[in-house]
Amino acid sequence: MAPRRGKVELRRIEDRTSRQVRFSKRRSGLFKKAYELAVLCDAEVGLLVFSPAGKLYEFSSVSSIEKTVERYRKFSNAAGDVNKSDDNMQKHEEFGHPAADMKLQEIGKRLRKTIFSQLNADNLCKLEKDLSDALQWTRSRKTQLTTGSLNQLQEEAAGGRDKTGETEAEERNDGDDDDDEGGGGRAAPRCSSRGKAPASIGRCSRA
Amino acid sequence: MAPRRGKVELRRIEDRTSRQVRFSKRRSGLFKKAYELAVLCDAEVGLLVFSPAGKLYEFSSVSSIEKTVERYRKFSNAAGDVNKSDDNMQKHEEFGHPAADMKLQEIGKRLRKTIFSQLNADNLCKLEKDLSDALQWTRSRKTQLTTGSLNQLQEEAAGGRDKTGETEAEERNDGDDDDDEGGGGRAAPRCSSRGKAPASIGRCSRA
DNA sequence: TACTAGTTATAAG
DNA sequence: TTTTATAAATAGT
Repeated sequence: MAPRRGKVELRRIEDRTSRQVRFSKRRSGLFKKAYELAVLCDAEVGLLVFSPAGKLYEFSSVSSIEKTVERYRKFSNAAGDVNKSDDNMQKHEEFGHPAADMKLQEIGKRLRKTIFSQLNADNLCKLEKDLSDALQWTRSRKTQLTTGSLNQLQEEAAGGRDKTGETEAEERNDGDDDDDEGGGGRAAPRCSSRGKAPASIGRCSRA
Repeated sequence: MAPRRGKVELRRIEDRTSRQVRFSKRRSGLFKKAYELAVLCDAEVGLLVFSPAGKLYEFSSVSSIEKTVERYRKFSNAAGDVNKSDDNMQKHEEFGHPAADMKLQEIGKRLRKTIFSQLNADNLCKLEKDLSDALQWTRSRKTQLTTGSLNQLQEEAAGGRDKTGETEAEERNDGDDDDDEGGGGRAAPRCSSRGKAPASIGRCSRA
């Protein structure tokens, strides 16, 4: 047996079969955790999961997930969309957008990791690319905000797709089981967002 | 220390303090799991959590959780809501309700407008600067590495190392960082830049 | 926040 | 599906 030879690498599993299996297992685990959180802590939890093949899986601690969604909307509206409501959250690198926030956190962690552990070519290259991507995204948004071209942002948000690398060799799929490719588009997070028109976005002290 | 004297009892934690603490921890864990599922299995995940106090925590692997909700509704309508929620998961009678009322109600722009919140000028500027700095640093190091001044780099790294015996002989660490999560369920997958690890530092696929 | 030590979650078989 | 060794999550300090 050679279970878990190392830490789980947080990146898309290339092997189709393996990805399917892991999806099933992790989905089960996730749902269980959601359930436990709801019961143990008396919380309201709503969870929606679409497999790569497009199958839907849902969990709700209340009558219907729609209920939670409604509450979410009311909450968002009421709180003036600043429903962060996170007391413990560090507002430092807070960006207000899931994808963007994540990017930042990841970058920060990776940077630290790179500094303190290994400075190899691979790490540096990846880091550079991510930074470059993030920078580009940031500047793009800044420009768009300044221009006030919110429409474009909304369009992007609606159908932002990525250029698929030439490497992705999709295999034929019989589609009989759980998940698989072929479903919707991938979840390559294209940071997109629309926001309140900022007061002004001049130039920042650039490095 | 008497950690976990027994198995976790699946029932509401009576002690407020304890419940609150566990909520924070488990919420973090749940969000992390959700994130991992999205990245590893290329799934679309939307998660909403309301603490007993009524605070909202959300996670979305895509631009907005609203997107997932919409997809959920369309899916339900189309497929006749015959989507099983939890297969492998043990059925908990009182929880895990499949969708019931699917009425493509007005999910119009008004609702979607409040999703993205703090995308303001200040945040963008700060972000841009941080990214720019990081990029500059990264490229600088890359150049030095290429030049062959490895010794210096390693000395630097060693000097700034943290005393937290992390001793993690990570062999091929890409972007597998995690943890953190101060409490704001905010995370999103990053663009999976699959591709063979660049052997040389020469060129990274730049954005 | 960080640590410790039983408990869980899981990647491979 | 069940087993197993190892990685993770996490309850209580």
